Amino acid sequence: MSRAPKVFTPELLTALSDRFKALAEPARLQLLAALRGGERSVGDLVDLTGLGQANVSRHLRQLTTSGFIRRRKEGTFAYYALADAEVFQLCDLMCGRVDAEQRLRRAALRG
Amino acid sequence: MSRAPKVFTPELLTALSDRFKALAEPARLQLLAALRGGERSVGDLVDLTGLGQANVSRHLRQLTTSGFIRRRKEGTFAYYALADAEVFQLCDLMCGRVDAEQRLRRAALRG
DNA sequence: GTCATATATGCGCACATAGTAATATAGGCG
DNA sequence: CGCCTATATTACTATGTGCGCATATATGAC
Repeated sequence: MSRAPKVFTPELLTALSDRFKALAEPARLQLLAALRGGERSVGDLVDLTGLGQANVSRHLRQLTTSGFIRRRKEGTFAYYALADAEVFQLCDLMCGRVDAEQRLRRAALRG
Repeated sequence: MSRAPKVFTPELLTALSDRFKALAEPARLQLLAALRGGERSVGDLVDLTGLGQANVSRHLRQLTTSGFIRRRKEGTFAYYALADAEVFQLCDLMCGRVDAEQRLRRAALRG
């Protein structure tokens, strides 16, 4: 049961590429990895990632509008958490590709 | 059996983001969709997608170095084909996310 | 109210990249 | 060899975006 449609309309293509674009930055992947440990405040994520506060806030906003994470406000704090665990299926598939290519490259060096 | 490592080194983060970046353009997704029908020459892909020839050539090169497609040279022609079908698992997951968000949006409009 | 803290946003800069047109490269054919 | 075709590459422009700095906003403590 594939979820991919038969035709790719321009709207779907841009929607898809926007989603992939959200995962196409090391800083945002770093934030998602940090959120694997559970809900975190912006300050927590600044400490965990070493990124600037403004940067973290902007990346979190983009990940939120892309639907990958959710925001919960409590006092002056904003707590972010993964919207679902599905994002790691995407990262797992990509990690598998990276691993495969690294194995190929090592094999080519040996051979 | 998750393929994701426990730690995300900076090198892995950039490798991952580069892969996602390769899928983060409508033109490249369009090319991948066109290759679902099987091996295609550059000229075929120009006709199928309506993109410029120089553009198609560059996007194909990027998809090749990212490992998503493979190149076969025959005379003056260059034939490109999907390196594997795994890329559509990625697109399926993303399409599922897009669908889910669209359903949520429609539900919000109704409610 | 003032002050401090937590987060978000506006601005400017640097850099990456998609697009096009023109040109280069390469192979096949006469 | 010249000529044509298919593809790749270069030069250039325009647009997008990541980053840091400063500032704005919001909430709580006093």
